[in-house]
Amino acid sequence: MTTASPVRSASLVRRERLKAETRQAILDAARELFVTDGIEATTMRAIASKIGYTATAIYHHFRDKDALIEELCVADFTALGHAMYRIGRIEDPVDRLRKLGHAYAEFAMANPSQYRFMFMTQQRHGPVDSLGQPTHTPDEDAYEFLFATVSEGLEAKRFRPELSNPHELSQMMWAGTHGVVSLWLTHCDDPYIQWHPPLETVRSLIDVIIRGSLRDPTI
Amino acid sequence: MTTASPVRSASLVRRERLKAETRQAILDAARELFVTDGIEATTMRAIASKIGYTATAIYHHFRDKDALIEELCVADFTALGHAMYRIGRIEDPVDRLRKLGHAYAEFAMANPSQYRFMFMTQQRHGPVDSLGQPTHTPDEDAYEFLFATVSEGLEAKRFRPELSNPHELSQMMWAGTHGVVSLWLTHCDDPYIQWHPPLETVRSLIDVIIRGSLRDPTI
DNA sequence: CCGTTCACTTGACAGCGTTAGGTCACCGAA
DNA sequence: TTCGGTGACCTAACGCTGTCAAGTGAACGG
Repeated sequence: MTTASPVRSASLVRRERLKAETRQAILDAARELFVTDGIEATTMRAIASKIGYTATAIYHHFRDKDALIEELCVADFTALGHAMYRIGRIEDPVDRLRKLGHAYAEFAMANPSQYRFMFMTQQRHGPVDSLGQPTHTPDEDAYEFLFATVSEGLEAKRFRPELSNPHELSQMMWAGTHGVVSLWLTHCDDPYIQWHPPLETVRSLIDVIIRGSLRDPTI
Repeated sequence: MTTASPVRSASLVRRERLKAETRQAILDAARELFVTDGIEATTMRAIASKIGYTATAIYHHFRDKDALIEELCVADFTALGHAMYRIGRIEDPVDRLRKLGHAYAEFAMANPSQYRFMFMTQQRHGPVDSLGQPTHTPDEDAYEFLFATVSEGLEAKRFRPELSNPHELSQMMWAGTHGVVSLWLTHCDDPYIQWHPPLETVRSLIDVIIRGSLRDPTI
């Protein structure tokens, strides 16, 4: 058993830096291929060869393909969280709700491939922290954000009395926005349907949902 | 070149019947496995062995796995179409719209696996008819149904003046319902979120959307 | 009775994610 | 300077997938 040296030698630091660089190169290559070809169609061999490695090399940096995907997702969840956070400043909870929806939809349209994986595919193994404990993840933070805003509106008695359940109301808001973008993302190539621009539809739908939920819909 | 006999012999008829039975057995086995294990996780070998055949036998009845899936989907689209048709009787277009949403959501919750494939995954090759022509399919019929009902409401000036685009309005309605069920179908196992019963959420959301869209929301 | 048809099987292929074991450059210490 | 150890990476392979080419054998019509 070797004793861990408190001062890490310069060469060891360099080695770690190199390893981190390779790891990042894998992430970059994977992200690019996921976006262009889709996650399912992207193979470990393709990711590796894109940066001059063999597929097996990836397994020195990530447990498996899912872990690689998840790492990219966590980064995107964080980005979504930041977008939400920027909105947190708006005073009026109903106004904030509206902007929350717009930001969410814009994020989805700007990162379609990641959005697909984050919200349109089942998470096989719930995210866990370093100890293997199921943990509150950034995506829950985004939901928590929505939930808090809805609750604030409820406390201020802004919504109709029959809409008293904050979870139901949150899920209605989420579903509306998610419905528009997810429907468009999966069916935008269908020739049968004449698609209205999704971001416009989201705006209209959010306005309609809010108007239909408010106790005093004077807008 | 053999001339097609106008009268088909009894034995030939029997042969065709047997082939049709095998074909149906494949469809039944596939449907059951798709529902229990999911479409991706179901292998051709598993489907075949369930009915005592080899995987390659399936290829005498279906071009490939996608064709097999699509056949099942067409049946479900037809079922959805029938559910929609039953509603076509309701006089008031707004009331019909509401019931349309309920029926759609109930269909999704009753056939989650099929719903996933029909509306939550990209159709690689648009459906074609027997001549290989891209064709109006039952799913478009369902959308057409929604679109017609929305248009009827528009003509009767039931909706707010700024909501004048029938496609946008249709897609808002569809998105709301789809959003609730698809979100639930992909995330119902997530421990983070306290789910409100989806069919209840759909009812509330449809009420809210309709109220928020109507010119005269006296309900 | 004999040739044809055809539903089905055998055996294989390429490609997938993943693993066991080997190689070899680099490191710290003797 | 040499030596043992570490670890990043590779080679070869496994079992799995969807799919295909070729073969088998029962049932058929003439």
